[in-house]
Amino acid sequence: MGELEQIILLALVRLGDNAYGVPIRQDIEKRTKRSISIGALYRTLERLEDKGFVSSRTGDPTPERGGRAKRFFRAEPPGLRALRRTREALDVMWEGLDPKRV
Amino acid sequence: MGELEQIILLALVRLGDNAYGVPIRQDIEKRTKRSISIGALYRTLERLEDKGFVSSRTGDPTPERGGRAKRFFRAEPPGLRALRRTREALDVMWEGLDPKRV
DNA sequence: CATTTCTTCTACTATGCAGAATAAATGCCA
DNA sequence: TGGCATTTATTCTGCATAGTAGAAGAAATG
Repeated sequence: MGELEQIILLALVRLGDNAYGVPIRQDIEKRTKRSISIGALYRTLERLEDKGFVSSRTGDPTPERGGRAKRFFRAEPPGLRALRRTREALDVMWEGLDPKRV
Repeated sequence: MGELEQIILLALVRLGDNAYGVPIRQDIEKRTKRSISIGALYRTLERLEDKGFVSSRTGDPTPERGGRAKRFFRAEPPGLRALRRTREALDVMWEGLDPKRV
């Protein structure tokens, strides 16, 4: 699983029921201090969905100017499993390394 | 930085002066329990070198059958920095998540 | 010159990235 | 009150970077 895929999946876990485009992007930018384009975000969500790692549903329009219907995303069990596996692979590679050498 | 790039860079740190193709591959397969093809390994090392993240030197042939000269690799400071940055980005995304939800 | 160890090559798929274009809603006002 | 500007949000398109596999090739010894 790619790095951005992991990061986005983790944002979904954190955001829970409020995970749609804008807040996902904000959460990532705020935490990692790196900007992520809109295209990269949706493209990646799309791929995650193709793989069955996330699901999405269209919400109701909200009564505010420009309140177009949102598309909410949710991390699914296979996605969470893949996330843990990837994390573990990196962890065992870091494990026991001399901090002075990294 | 890609996941495999990270994993390979970490293997280089661990192996120190004995980091060439075969042991790099073994170290990764042993620790992560996942197989990695020879092509994927060298291709990635090549890209890491293009980016200045690793350097390589050709060793002397060893006096054993098939002892063709090895190509030794070493992680360079820019590579180590990139490694730490990537790790941090993932760490802040994991930070504070409810373990039950992951 | 057969065998062994190790690296390079080639072709393809998957992931990341950017920003313009599009869609769907509300607010304003002639 | 009909239409258009504005706002929020998503989709589309094209290219760049990273990952994968395994056959082929190179360089050594027995």
